Amino acid sequence: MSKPSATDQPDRRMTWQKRTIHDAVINRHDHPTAQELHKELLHHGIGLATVYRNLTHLANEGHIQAVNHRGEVRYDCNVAEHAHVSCTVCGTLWDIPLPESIDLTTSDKISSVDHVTLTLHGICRNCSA
Amino acid sequence: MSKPSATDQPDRRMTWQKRTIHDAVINRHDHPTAQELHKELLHHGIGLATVYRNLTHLANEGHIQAVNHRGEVRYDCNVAEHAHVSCTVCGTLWDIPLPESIDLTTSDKISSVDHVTLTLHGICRNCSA
DNA sequence: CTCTATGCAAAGTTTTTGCACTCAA
DNA sequence: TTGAGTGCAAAAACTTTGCATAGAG
Repeated sequence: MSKPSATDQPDRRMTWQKRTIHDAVINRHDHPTAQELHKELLHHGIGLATVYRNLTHLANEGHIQAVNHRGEVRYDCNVAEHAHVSCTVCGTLWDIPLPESIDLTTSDKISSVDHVTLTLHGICRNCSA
Repeated sequence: MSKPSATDQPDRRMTWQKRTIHDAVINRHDHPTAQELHKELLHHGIGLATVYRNLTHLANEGHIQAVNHRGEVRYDCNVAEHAHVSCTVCGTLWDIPLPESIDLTTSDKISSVDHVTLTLHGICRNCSA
């Protein structure tokens, strides 16, 4: 965890809720939504708003990554740059390495590419069987 | 269930609302949301539900493309496969050709890639000035 | 002791649905 | 004529916000 500095860092206090939510995301390798995480953590008595607030913080601080998939925000414990594979039938999402073959100089609209989001869509082996 | 017609086509009747909504998307080269289109067409007296229903139909029929951007569904008159460039500051979205350098055999999760979604994120020339 | 984080519930947003009426074919 | 399409409003699904209180530092 990053240490708040005296200068311009927000004062963030560690709570068991925060740690629990963080661990829940880190320990899952599917890509849960806020709602799904809240359901998973219900027996801990953590409120829905708390789940949302902490996921937002964790994503802002770079500890997890927010991924937009099929119109819902999913959280990914993998913060390295990577691509996704998605099954158009069951909707499952997997991480894959980002192909370095992508030409990042494709556009004159932006001066430099900060990051890319790439998803390959197809039918997974499970659904095509 | 849908009634089987002689042409195998769903029974779709042309209305001025449908044509107006279709034209509105085709004539715009930004990527409007359903809400934005509804606002634009307000003076025509077209209901919000009608806008949503027709955009869904148009997308299903392949006349337009639904694009998920920043958690909202945007509609794109460009139905050819292409990529996007997005400004992380102002949020503007542009179409760019899909680089054919992408390796589509990257994953063992799916047997074949149906289509890809690729967005390059950066700061546009306008915002960086 | 301070002040951020939390829980709860209310409010906000976006999209979908139910229903009676309209109008394209 | 007739049923798909429409408008409206209510509902649904998801997320944010306000506020009093708890508790980390």
